[in-house]
Amino acid sequence: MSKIRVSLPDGSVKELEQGANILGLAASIGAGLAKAAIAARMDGELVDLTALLHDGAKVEIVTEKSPEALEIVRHTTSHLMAQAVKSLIPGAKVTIGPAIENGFYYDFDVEVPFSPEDLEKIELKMKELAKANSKLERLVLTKAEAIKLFCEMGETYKVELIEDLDVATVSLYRQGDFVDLCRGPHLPSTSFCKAFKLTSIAGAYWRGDERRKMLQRIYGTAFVDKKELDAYLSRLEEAKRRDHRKLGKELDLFSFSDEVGAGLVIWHPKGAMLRTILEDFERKEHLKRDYDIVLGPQILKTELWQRSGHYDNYRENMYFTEVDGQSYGVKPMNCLSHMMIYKSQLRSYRDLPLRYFELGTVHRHERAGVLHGLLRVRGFTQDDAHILCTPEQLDSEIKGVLAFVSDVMGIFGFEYEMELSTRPDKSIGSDDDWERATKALLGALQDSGREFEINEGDGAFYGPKIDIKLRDALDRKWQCATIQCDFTLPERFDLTYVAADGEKKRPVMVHRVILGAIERFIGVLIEHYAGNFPLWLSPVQAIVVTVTDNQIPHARSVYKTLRAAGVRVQQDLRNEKLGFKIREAQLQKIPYMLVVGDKEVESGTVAPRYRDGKNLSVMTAVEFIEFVNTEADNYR
RNA sequence: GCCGUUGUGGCUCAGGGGUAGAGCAGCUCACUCGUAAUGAGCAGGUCGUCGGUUCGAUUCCGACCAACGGCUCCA
Repeated sequence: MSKIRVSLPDGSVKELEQGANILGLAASIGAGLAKAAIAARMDGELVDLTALLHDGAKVEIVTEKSPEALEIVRHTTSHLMAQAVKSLIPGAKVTIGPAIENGFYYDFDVEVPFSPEDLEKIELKMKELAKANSKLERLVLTKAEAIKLFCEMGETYKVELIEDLDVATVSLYRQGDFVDLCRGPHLPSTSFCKAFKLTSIAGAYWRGDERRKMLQRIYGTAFVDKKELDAYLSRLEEAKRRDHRKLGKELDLFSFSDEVGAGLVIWHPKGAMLRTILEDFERKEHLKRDYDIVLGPQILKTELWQRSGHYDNYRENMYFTEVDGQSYGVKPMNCLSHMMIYKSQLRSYRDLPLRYFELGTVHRHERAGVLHGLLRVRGFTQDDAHILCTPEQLDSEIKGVLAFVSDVMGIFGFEYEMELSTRPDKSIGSDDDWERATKALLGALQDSGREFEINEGDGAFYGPKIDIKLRDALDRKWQCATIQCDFTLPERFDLTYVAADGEKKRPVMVHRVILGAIERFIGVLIEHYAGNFPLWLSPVQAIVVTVTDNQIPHARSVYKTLRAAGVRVQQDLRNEKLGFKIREAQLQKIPYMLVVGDKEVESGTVAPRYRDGKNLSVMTAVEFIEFVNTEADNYR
């Protein structure tokens, strides 16, 4: 019998009998590896342990410690869940069940939606089935055979999936009496699923299309062992403690009210302070970078929205009002006023680029059901700017914006993800325009040296864009900064500039935000810091606390001195024990508590205590002011 | 908009067909106290809204509103 030779990651070559599989290879290396192996990467592709080896194959054994393990574990666990659901509810139809970022899900078509109690039953069943230790067996059928099989089983969704596949054969996996269409690979048997938990139930449209049937989705998570699962679950708990909606209430930053309306934020003093600090920061940073601050009205005539195309494309998201027989639209975007400013005079190429910046408050009627704390609201303020420049200036303008984003995110210590969205099927503008703009965005991204994703065909109909996303405490992505090229508006509003040759030319427009919506940004910011804002952002930077009533005069004078110097300070002069006041200040996450007792009165000082419990050395009010200013100047 | 869950004093939550309870917060009094909760007393709710069933609804049913977890859509 002939031998085959396969190479391993360390460069060594193993000789095996013809017909050997991965498991055999692992066993030939060592019994320990054979036991730990769950799959393999052969010639770059992930495969099952039962996959046959061929001569010259490059093989890497995947164990529970491998980075690929999690996805395989989760995928197999989703099959295990489907098996459990089918055994409990035979009439359920299975659809798709992939591994996702923090776990997996599986969508089912069931007559009666799942209840939370069902979840417990399903999880119990899964444990039972895992214990049964069924082998996951890979079968390869022709398309026709597979369609016939799933038709017989009544799995119509699977039939639809297979029909859409452009292949000759498909693979199926069988575990016990459960068979599912799947590319694989999978764990060798169900007992490898030893750490999982079903987390939630949700509705989800078949194939993500809201015109199609709503299925029932079960989300779950799985890890290679119990320890990691527990660690993940406790991270989840911790994340809930950072939830901006919870902290917003606890720290008295903002609220919502049924009486006011859904998705409309009411900023309380401390939240409004935080917002004001951010807005001041933004004005300063924009002026530094040669932007001009502009301001437009909240409502503009409906005719203008018709001209811009918003009326046709965005009407259902807009609020309208009528006065004296004239219809007005409440602005959902800030661009129109900026257009009007550009058009207010004849522009020369010498004037460009023009950068109009507005902290523009907009209103959008978001569909009920999508609202989410500060992260998705109906009225919000964008740090919006429109850059009007010559086509030649586009490159450097976009680079400038990306550098701006990087600077600002650096100050807040945010990691972010960037995505480039290119021309969709339905679009306007010339090929030339699209190519130039896409190139400019791409070039700037490459130039930034950061990683980015490309979403082909995901751009706006009016131009390509770069989206920058931040994550909330629960790891959900939220778009904040965005840079969008726009070919429509300069056209529709007939914007021109006089070029060097005296000809009138069309400027290019870039629509961009840095923080995005202040509301959303603050929501993410609260979760990022878990409410422990750095000194420069803290709505309350310090609180003067007395030990007894004896220190009230000194405390008042310290408070006045700090206030006069612009420090955001409060005073707690109540007749309460120091420990009680410290606790309250700490729960409010105030950075510095300035303790004033008899000793401090005598020496004319305060004893600053940081919210982590550490004390600074005793200092005078003036020294503390200097300290605060230095910290704040360095964005600490 | 769609699917599911939830909606009880300022907050967190218990209860349940016969018109409601706890802790915290609030108020009053006492204590004058050194780095995460001093003690006692008092007050506070037409149980999200509107209908229906019932002798009787906060509890059961329906609609609506809102929140929460998702889907779709988006800053």
